Amino acid sequence: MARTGRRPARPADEEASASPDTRSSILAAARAGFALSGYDGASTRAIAAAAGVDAALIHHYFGSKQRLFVAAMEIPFDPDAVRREVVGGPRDTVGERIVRFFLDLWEEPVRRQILLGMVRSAMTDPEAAAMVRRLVIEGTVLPLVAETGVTQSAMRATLVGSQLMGLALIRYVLCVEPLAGTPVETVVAAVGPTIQRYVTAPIEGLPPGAD
Amino acid sequence: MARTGRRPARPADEEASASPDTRSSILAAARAGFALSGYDGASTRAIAAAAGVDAALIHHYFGSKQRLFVAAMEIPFDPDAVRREVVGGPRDTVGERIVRFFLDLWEEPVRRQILLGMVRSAMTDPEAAAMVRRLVIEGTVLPLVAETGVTQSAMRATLVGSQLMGLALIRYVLCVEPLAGTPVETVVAAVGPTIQRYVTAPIEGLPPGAD
DNA sequence: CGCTGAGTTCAGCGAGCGATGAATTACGTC
DNA sequence: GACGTAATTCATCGCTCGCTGAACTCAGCG
Repeated sequence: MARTGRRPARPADEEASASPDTRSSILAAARAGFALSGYDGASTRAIAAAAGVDAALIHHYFGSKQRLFVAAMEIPFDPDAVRREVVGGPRDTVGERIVRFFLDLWEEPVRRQILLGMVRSAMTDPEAAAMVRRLVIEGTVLPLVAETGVTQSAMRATLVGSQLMGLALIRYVLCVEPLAGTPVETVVAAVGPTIQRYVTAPIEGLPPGAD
Repeated sequence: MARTGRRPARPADEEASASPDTRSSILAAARAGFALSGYDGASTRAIAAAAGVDAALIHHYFGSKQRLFVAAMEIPFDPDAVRREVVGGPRDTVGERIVRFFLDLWEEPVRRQILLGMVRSAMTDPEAAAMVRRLVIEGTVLPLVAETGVTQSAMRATLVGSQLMGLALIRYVLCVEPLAGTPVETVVAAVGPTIQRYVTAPIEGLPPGAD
């Protein structure tokens, strides 16, 4: 029977290939769990069960639930690549490019799980909230806005962040129709001008020189 | 000593006034708890402790944590009043009026707790998510947009909802500066035109007749 | 073969959770 | 002043949580 102890390896007639190793199936189950229920809501026992594995293995491989979380949330994109892709191109359509890049990020299934996990956890866990703030606002949107050379870049960056986060919330977290089912390019056309305005247009009500 | 049993009433030399009754202090503590940690994160024991009261009293007054939640989240505004206040006035500044009304809602401390509790819970609890969706989108923004008589009102309503929810997220949940510390009227001036565009301007990329 | 170390399971600890039921005390009413 | 009822506390139940330590089994190496 061998209900306990190390599991026999695959027949070894082929290279390491199809069957995923335990560690990565835990990671996949963790991503799914955190995406669905957030950090607190996802239990290590449920994650282990979804991975078809004993709960103690999570601590064997990752040490703690905390460290499993950061491993599962491994940085989902390269902020520098964003800048390279978005900053190039005509300045008067930078809004559309930002929205398109942001939505493409969320459309990829694994990355969507990661981002959902971050967002869902950020609502109640201050540490996850700081993670989102640093990655999205300070790490990506702010440098992007600053690079276009306008004044008041901090204020512009938070305005851009508010529209993008709201979009993700309605479309991917709450899944409100019809926005949730609309093709990316349609949303880009609708929201692009908003971002464009936040990035390049003068902001009323603020002293124009402030930054 | 009398550590158990009913507590003696106030000396009764004055009208019912200063000291709040048990039921409402539980409600206040519940609002604070749910606002800070969401439905799952706030425990009935912690709420009772914050109210200076035994945990069993919660079940005595409200029956269950569920029912305490709905009691604490009692509808925080009247959607009809919104329409009356926002629809009146020039059509080309309806965007500003919507943003102003939305922010004023959040600026009032008790209501902010209620809304925070809803939003924080909606991230992981589908029932709370439906609550937010019905109250904000279908109950308020959609009728408002429909009342202005434009086409594609459902799509417009979700776009408006995305910007408003994103604003609340950045400003009140994640508290990202400088947006979190900016006066209401400044934000109204910055975001108003966005809402205005979503409500009244033609939306590119969609067949103009669709609804 | 025999050893060692990594992979895996199991049983259980201590804490916290929502909820319950009995016991205790005070209020309101006749 | 006795009684019924509402308010309050306490002790506890059954459950789930993150985590630990011991035991067991296989792979790799000599």
